[in-house]
Amino acid sequence: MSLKIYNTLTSRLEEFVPIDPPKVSIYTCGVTVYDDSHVGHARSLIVFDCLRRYLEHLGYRVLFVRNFTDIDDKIINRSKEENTHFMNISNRYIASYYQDMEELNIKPADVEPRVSEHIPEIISVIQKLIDLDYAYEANGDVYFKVRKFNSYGKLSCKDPEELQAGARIEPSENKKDPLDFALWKSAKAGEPSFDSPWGPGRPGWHTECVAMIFKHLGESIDIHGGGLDLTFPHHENEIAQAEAITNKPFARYWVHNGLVTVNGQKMSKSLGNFITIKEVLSKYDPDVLRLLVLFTHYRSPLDFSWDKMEESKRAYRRIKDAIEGLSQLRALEKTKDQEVGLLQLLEKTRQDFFSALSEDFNTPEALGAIFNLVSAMNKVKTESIQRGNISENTLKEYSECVNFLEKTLRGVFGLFEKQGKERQLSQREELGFIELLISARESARSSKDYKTADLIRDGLRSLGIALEDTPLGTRWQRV
RNA sequence: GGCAACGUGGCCGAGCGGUUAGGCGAGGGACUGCAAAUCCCUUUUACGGCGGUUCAAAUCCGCCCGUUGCCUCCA
Repeated sequence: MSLKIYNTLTSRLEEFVPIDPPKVSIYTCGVTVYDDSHVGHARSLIVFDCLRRYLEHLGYRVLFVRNFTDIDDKIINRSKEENTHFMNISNRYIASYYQDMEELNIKPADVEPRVSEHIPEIISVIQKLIDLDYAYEANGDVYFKVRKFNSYGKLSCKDPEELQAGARIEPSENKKDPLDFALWKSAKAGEPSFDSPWGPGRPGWHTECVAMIFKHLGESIDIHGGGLDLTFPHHENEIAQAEAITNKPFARYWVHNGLVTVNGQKMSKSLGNFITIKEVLSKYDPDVLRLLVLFTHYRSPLDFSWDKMEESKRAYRRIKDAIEGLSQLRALEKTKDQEVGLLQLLEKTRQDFFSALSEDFNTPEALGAIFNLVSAMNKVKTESIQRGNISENTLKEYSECVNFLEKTLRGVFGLFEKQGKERQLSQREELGFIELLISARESARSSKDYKTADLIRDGLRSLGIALEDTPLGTRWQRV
């Protein structure tokens, strides 16, 4: 199946055709590691994780690179505050980031380069730009000549003339032109620095990605992604540097995810309205956040709220219930009746699901198809349980639906992957106690001692274990 | 100020020329000892405003109003 994807560079939907199929190279801008990551980062990570999984599902061989910015002003400030080496700060938050990634079930990138480990490559890019007269050195700084690159602004639809007019750039004495941006920043006294032909300093923000892409993926890549807020100036500046050197398109498809907002305003450190991934995961299953992200088209803004997490949690349970219904149905008496036609709907669901994804990775529409199937499955489930039996054919069809859900949602959306692990992690004793309490309650119920029964149910509920009495016995699950 | 998006039913959120999106919530019913979960029914002209194009517009065009993002570090 073909994929159409919105390309920021052309401002339109385009057929996805990689440079060298079946290989697909993807680079996304990672985080600056000076603090814990927040929900905005999580969205970007989840979106590109799913896009990558989808491309792999389509049969592409994806090479995925995501960087760490482990040296910059904010990291330096933080290290000053704590009076420690900047690497201690970046290492700490890289560890924190990996912990979040693991919990969120984000597939690791194939290469996860760090700026501090790519200084020679970065210097080489800068040197090339100087040699080509696209950059100049001034008092230990190096700047890129924006006006010399004549397609500057093509990604973000900006006109250099208008940029200058509205720019709020502080007067920077070393720049020949206020539009120019720093490729290398000379170190101030006491700042960590790296040696360079222009003296001690550190890379500007934009060169790292160019140097890393050149090194790990080549001069032209298929997809370059990141948050919408990176379009300008970051990605625009990457294009300027890379294409000034190679004279080739830097990336074929520029893919940007919409931002996460809180009460309509962008979630950001500076506004202080951010919610860390850790905070969310302390309250919710990581899958619930994943589902919330997928419930909004990746290019639209996503307004985060705890109410939405609750909604997402309920929706998530609905799918889970349909999947887990299989084991309940298996326990029923089998008959030889005719089938119910779930297979037809399954086929339609499969088609709708993938055709939604092929149209600009429309995950909300794809989920719509999933929920249509889920409803039909629950209907079959309810009727069968109430009737007390199920035909072998129906069971087989239901089982195929579960198969599809598990395989697709796991493979493409990365959902339901942690279930097994979670079970392993649970203590045996804990499970034993729960089962024991359930049988004690069963015994109370059969002697109509509902007071005791409810005491046990309410007690477990307050410990996060919900009980459900079904005609097939009592089920429990964590809430 | 410049540039770019966006405004859909109680809320969220797809659709982007004609045919049920979907989720959450609310009300009623079935099931239950009571619940929970699930199912059934209801939530009867949803598409910011005003014009225009068309046999037909939420969907295309124009203007207006409102919200947001970028122009400074930011996923």
